[in-house]
Amino acid sequence: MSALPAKISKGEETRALILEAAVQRAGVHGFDALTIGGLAEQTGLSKSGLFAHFGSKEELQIATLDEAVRRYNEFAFIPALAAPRGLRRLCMVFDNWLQWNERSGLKACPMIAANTEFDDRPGPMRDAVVTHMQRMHDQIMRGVQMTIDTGEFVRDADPEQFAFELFGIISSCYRSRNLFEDADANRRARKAFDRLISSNLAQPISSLSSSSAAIRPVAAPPLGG
Amino acid sequence: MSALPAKISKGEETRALILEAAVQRAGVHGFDALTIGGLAEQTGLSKSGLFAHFGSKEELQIATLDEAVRRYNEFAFIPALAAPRGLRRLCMVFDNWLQWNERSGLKACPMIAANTEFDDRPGPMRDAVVTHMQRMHDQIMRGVQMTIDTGEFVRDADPEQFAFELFGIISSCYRSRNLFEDADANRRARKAFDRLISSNLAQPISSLSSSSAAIRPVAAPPLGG
DNA sequence: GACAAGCACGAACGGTCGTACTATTATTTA
DNA sequence: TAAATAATAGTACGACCGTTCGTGCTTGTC
Repeated sequence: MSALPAKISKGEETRALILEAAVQRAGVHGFDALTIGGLAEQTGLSKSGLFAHFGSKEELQIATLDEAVRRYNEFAFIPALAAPRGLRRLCMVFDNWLQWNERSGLKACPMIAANTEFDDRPGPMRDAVVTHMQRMHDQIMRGVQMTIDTGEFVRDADPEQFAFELFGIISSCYRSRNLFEDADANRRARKAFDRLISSNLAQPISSLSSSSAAIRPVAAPPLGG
Repeated sequence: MSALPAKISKGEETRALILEAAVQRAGVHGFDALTIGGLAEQTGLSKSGLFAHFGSKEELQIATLDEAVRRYNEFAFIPALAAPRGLRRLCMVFDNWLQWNERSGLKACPMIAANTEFDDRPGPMRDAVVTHMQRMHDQIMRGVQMTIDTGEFVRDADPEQFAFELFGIISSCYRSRNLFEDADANRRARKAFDRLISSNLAQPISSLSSSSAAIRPVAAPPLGG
């Protein structure tokens, strides 16, 4: 935090404060709920003061999405790079992803929320969503390809199909948690993920078969507990 | 159409006309985009004239959701009841569901759109969404249970887990189609569904194994072509 | 101590939203 | 066909939206 010399100006500081509130709000109520007035009230700023930081509502939305993606990468993706390429890393990304929202107090993954909100509204915001989602999609596909290369997955495993199904699992997890208020949502998501993994394994390793709990904790980050 | 004596009053007629436009609009732009003014312009009515049919925006939204569900049942669920209980019927519901939106010109399943829109906004609309989604969830679960009873699925198949994953597949299908503009979305969804089916089969029937194309057309309705 | 720059504020604008009232027309009923 | 009723239009409202503008405050520099 204070390690760096105070290069951050007052403006950047409040901008970060605004984005903190914005990510929170977007994660819970969607990007349309990012009203200037509402956000101003939440942060204690005036409407015009807050507005000046972005210049338009659209810029605010895009900045918020960028920030959410940055946090996803920081919390879920980058830490997984510590795990060895292949199955371990793949599992770790999934786990971190699932836990990311819980820890950050978000009710839903902002990217996925933005996804359904803007999939049919042409404009800069939609473009940003597509770009980010595409990048995440590619990250997953590359992870699958690595797992094929390590020999853990069968050679004809389909990375795109894998990503397709993985995103579905995440979506369903949020639905169960937020709509059905199912406390077991994460467990179900893991079960589905394990099935997805298993069906692509080169050899049915008994040690991790149905529940990959056997390998996942190994790669999991120290979470204090 | 005109088979029944003209019991439908003028009011019910225009109400149906409004709901036709509303379902369309909600399917494409979401339920928040169901503005009174916009819908009035689209239908050629005045704001107040349209408004009088529902009494509040919330009532309009709920009526639109109800109508969408009615259509889903009419097009996807009820026709599948013609198929014999078990695997055939399960596959047919899935297929009809996938095709429903394409044919009706909807970009997305209104129920699933409503789902992400209202999962964190308490109120009558959220309650309606939960009720409908729960019912759909139960329908799927019952279908799975029947498939267990016929002996086609293994005895310890998990209906709730099945429904969980099925909804994920549908979600991912819409995402691929609308956000990534992937023409292969339906094919990927089918592939995922086949994998879901296969992993629950009591015996790995070779005749339908990887692609259930072998059995699905049998149960499919005559679609003209 | 004067000055410039960056930052936040309050007031106000035009626009759209949902909604409430009243009037007018169209439809059904007797 | 006349009366009764339902359906639609018209108008106006208060609230909130994103946005603009002019102004003051704070901060660092010469």
